[in-house]
Amino acid sequence: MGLVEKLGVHLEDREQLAPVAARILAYVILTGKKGCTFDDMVTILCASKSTISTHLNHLKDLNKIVYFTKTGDRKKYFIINRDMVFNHIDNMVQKWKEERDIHLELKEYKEKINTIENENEKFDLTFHDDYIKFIDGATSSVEELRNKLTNNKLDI
Amino acid sequence: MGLVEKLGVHLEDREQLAPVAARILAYVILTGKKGCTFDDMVTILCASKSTISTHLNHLKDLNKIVYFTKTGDRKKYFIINRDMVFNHIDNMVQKWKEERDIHLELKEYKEKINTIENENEKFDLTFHDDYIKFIDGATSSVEELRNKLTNNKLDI
DNA sequence: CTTTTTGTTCGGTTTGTTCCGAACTAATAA
DNA sequence: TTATTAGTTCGGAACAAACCGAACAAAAAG
Repeated sequence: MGLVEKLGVHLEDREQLAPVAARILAYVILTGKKGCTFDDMVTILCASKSTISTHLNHLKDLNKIVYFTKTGDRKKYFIINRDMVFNHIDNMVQKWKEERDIHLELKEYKEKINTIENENEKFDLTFHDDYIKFIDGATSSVEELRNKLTNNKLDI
Repeated sequence: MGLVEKLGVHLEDREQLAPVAARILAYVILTGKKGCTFDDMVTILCASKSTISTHLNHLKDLNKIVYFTKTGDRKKYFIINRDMVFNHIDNMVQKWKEERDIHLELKEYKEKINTIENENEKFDLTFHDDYIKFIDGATSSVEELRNKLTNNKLDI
């Protein structure tokens, strides 16, 4: 399935995952509610059991996936964690917050340098203010999405 | 300078650079208009000439830095490229655009599957619509920043 | 009790990244 | 001409990441 590969490449970059880990996630997403099993992945993704095992546990640790079981069936059926989108949004907001802090710290440092530097070597600081304004805007915009999704009690 | 290391770690993650490359960029940013030279970096960042040379050229290829020269002085004085911020914003917008396309493609695929799947295994599609709305919102918000920066003909 | 199913764990190979030192070049200075 | 400055290029060492196979474990089935 070409879409698994395409989504895999995207997730590999966006979620910083190893190639096979990203493919697992993509396959789980595209399989949906019926869930997919360990053996499905070994077969379809053409990877060894150890590789699948490791990455599956890793994705479970990262709260990207969860599984359900069926009575009289030892297999685990993996589906994506509904919270994954929220976690993704929260990570995004968290990163922006860190970037905001860096900009504040840089601005503070540059202000200090500016007091001892001669006129034409001074730093310009409006950039940081604008960037912080952008981050605040983007953050509120993404939190609006978050609320909308909470109300829709979404499925993926 | 602790701030070089801190900003370096941040840039290493945000710009996907090798440790020394990120430190070079951080140092160049924090030095500002007066620029910094090849030897400055070798000394201050405690790295070999070859490492500095390689990463410096890489950063130049990525349009992150530029240099100016002084008459009667063979050294190059590196400063960050004013366009770096715009490139960063454009990359951000570009990534969102790609993510938007992926969501459209996923939605299309899921719609096709839904026509042949039984009721309780169907995919929910409202999530993709909401996500696309968010991307459109975030994109316009970041483009507003871009315009504001263009008008301020910023310095870093 | 033996076999099969459903995985996990460990050691090792392959592959890729990051950095360094040594040798080189090209321009200026002495 | 020779020496110095300012950098580049190449080969390889050291480390890290990604994956595999073989051996193992634990539970259910025969």
